[in-house]
Amino acid sequence: MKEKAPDWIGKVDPCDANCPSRDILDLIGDRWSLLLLLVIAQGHHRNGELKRRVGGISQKMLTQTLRALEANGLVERRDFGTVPPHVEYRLTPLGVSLAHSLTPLFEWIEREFDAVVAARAAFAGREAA
Amino acid sequence: MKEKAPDWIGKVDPCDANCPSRDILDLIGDRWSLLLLLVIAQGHHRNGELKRRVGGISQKMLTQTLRALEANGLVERRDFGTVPPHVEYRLTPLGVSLAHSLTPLFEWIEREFDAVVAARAAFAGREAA
DNA sequence: TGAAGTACGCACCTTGAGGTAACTATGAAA
DNA sequence: TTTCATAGTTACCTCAAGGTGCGTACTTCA
Repeated sequence: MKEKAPDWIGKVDPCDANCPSRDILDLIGDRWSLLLLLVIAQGHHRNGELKRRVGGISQKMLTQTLRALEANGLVERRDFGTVPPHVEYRLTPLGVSLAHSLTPLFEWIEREFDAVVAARAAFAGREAA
Repeated sequence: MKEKAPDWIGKVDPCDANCPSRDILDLIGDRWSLLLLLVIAQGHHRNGELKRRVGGISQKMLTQTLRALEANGLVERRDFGTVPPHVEYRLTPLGVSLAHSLTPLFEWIEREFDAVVAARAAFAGREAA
């Protein structure tokens, strides 16, 4: 008995440790990647801008994560070659489609945020008892 | 607001380093959490079963991740108290709703998998040149 | 004459995530 | 009688993720 037929099982199996989709999952399943995707989709494009928007990210992780997103074809980097430097990051069509697929997740967080916090408190209470 | 108001920005702001939604994002943005959610939704419920399904996970991470999911109200743990031990993990309604919100993401991975791999190869080629 | 902004690269170092192995108790099977 | 499966817990140890700080080349503002 299965509560709900999982529609998302197919040829690509992230459960297989050797399937390359694991790499994708690792990329997605990264706090900074998620946040950067979010912020870039919101229309912020420059290094400093992104750093200011994403609270707590270091310059190192910013560059590193942007490179990873670029390497996976999700973000396009445009260097204007001027001095002082001017570089812009934009979502590729692939990145846009991913951002759309993430929308339900962010919506879920907004919608169920309180429920999770409540569940967390309840659990903590149970443990303490 | 901003230029291209994305639908998923509201009171809950994961960009704020102090917003508790960061914790949720950290929980979700975890390879094992994602995979476990996936596998449990597929109808696998017991410790050993999960461990066998999710390639590469250690017993430690399995337990640890299941506890985290439980602590956040996404998974319910039922201990039958028998010996030898029999424990079952099931998605709570909250967990089911999250799994649904993740469906587009997994679908995206399946759909765009080849595109990402291609982009990755192209990028590697560009760098090597 | 500085100081600050811009987009990094690089070296150093710490911390913690996560792997491994050993141990728990018990019943069933070989 | 020994081994296995069950579902863990705990201690130990390593490796790499990621933070900090400095350097760079140039321009504009104070």
